[in-house]
Amino acid sequence: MITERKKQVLEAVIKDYVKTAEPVGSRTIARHYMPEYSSATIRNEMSDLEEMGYLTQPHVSSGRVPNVHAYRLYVDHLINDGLINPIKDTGTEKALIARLQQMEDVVCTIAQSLSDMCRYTVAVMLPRQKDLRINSLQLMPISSARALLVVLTDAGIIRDAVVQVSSELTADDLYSISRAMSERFSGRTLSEVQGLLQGIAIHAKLEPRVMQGVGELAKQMEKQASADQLRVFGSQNILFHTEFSDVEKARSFLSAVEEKQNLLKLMSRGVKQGICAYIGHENGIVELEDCSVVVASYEMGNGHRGSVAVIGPMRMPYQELLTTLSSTASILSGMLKNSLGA
Amino acid sequence: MITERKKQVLEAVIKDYVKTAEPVGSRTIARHYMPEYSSATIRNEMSDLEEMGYLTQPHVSSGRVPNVHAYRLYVDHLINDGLINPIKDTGTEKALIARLQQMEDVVCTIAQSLSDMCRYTVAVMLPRQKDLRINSLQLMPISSARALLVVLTDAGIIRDAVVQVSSELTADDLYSISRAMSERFSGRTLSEVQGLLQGIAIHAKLEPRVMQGVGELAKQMEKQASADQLRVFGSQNILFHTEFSDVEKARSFLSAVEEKQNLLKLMSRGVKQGICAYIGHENGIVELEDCSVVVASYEMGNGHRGSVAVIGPMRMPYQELLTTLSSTASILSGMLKNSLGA
DNA sequence: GTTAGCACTCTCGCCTTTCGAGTGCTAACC
DNA sequence: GGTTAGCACTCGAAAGGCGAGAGTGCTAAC
Repeated sequence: MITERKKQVLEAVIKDYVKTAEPVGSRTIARHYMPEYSSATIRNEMSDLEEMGYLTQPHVSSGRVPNVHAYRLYVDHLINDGLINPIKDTGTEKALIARLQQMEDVVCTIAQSLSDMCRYTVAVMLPRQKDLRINSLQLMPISSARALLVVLTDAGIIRDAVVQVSSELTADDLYSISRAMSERFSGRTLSEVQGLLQGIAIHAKLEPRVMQGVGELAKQMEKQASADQLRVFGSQNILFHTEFSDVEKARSFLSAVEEKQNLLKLMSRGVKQGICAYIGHENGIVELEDCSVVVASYEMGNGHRGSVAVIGPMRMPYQELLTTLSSTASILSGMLKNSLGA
Repeated sequence: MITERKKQVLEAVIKDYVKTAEPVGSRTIARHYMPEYSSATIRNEMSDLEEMGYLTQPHVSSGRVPNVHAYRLYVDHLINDGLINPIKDTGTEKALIARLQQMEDVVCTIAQSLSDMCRYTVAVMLPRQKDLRINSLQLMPISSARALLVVLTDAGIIRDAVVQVSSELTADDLYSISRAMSERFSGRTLSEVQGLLQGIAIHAKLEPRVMQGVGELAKQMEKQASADQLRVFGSQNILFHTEFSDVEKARSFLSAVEEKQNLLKLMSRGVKQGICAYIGHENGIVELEDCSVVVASYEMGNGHRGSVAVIGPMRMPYQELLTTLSSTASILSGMLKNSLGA
């Protein structure tokens, strides 16, 4: 069994190691964290903790370093014992909202400032695009034979693409086509569009090339659904942390983060829970086996969900991080609910 | 005076140093580049070149390393003596054009692939937004009291923003407002919009809040003009080069590149010439004094110009780089002229 | 003008030594 | 029985010493 005092020692080791990135000795703990005991006592406890698999010694006569299991225990303790109290929104919302009107802008801006703030890499997953419902469509003329097709979806996401149209169509024609299409597609999800197009073919009055354009855009959006769904910010921040002072490691981290598929998979898993942490190899990404990923999910007004993740070395200040991240997620949810959508 | 043979030696030193990143000795030159002479001869030449300020010795008994002046001479020689022949467009254009319809997409995609290809950091400067001319405007309803304002400019750049509108306006109202506005603003530059809005105030029939929205958007675009005008790709590539194996240096590079103002200034200077190189301290950015920036300019159909830059250590293969970059710029110009704008 | 030869310099890698932080163990203490 | 002081021991990091090798400058000969 792990006694209360062992837990204290373990927590002290974690805190000190997070701060210094150096193996922690028994004397340091006794002096700075638990002056009521002598170093010898701590030494015995640490020896036990090592045997129990929570601490490791880089070499026989050095201090100890916390383990995946140690972090796991610590983080579980933080999450389960209610030690994470998201700070109430402090009014940042109002300052930002004036200038950010599209959902992606909001999310990306928040992510960027989060990464600046905590000096880690931040990834955000946007809601899955093919589940989005179309609100309306509009065509606007660009040149004689081309038009811009703008699709407005419920989650406040706007997408556009240039489509070829017959050169005989006037702006007014395009407008009435837009109205007709809006009516027909409104409320449908993007994945339904393809099917609808088939059924619609008979209504050939609706410019076929435009139809094709809509189909293209829908396809493209679906395709993007995986690629574009993840945005990464502050990946350079990794260079601030000593575990990456070897350029080779930094490079491997960066390439792992750039290859978004893996991260995406991980973050989709986390989207249902409120907040969770994948420590070390738990994240399942080989290149990131020495890193941790902390994921929190946010919600938009109409049931769509996304998630925000902080990625950094295993040695992270989990307490602050969990607090900050869960605050961020709840602020984000708030902003998206209030300002966009229905 | 610098003799022809001295130039040959200098060029050999540069080429070898670019390849190996190690100081180059006289024997290497004699063996690999100029077997018609002995190492002693080369030694004498190198000694002269050092005295003339083209080479430096890291320490007394090591090979020599080329200087800012050496690179300068070399690059001038490449540029002036017509050694840069942009490769004719090889058909990449067609493959890309189908999927890239907006000017920014085109430029950014090219920049990204350029940075992947040459493993350096690439920056692109987009045309100055406030000089862009408005082509047309369109409002589309989002919710009861909000509309999306889309502005189409000549250079194929599309911008949008959400604006507040009176809740009484129907979609048809918005459409006719759009037409009226398009008529009025078409052909004007963004910086003229502010002034026009004043004069227009009397025509109060045009929803005042929309007008305000237009003004806001114009303002915002001007504001973005500097921030958003520069895009950076592949900044992580810097980690591939030995001169940045010290993390501290890599970090300083990355922060210098992220702070876009300086780069923007530098690239604006280069926009008038076809292609030019700023070697070492010539680029005027303190953090990049050990780096070179090679800038080429591209052109869009209607007189707007932007530029592309490759940023890397001073030790770069200038010949290939200049060729690649100038090809890229000309391909880019071609694509933009053919596919967009007038 | 070019080259061969030689003495000289300086870095780099390798080894050894020293220093110190930290441990484990034992014996004494409360 | 838990806690503590003391001591011998281990091992890595930093410092110093040494030899090898690459490269130079200079001189004298071709």
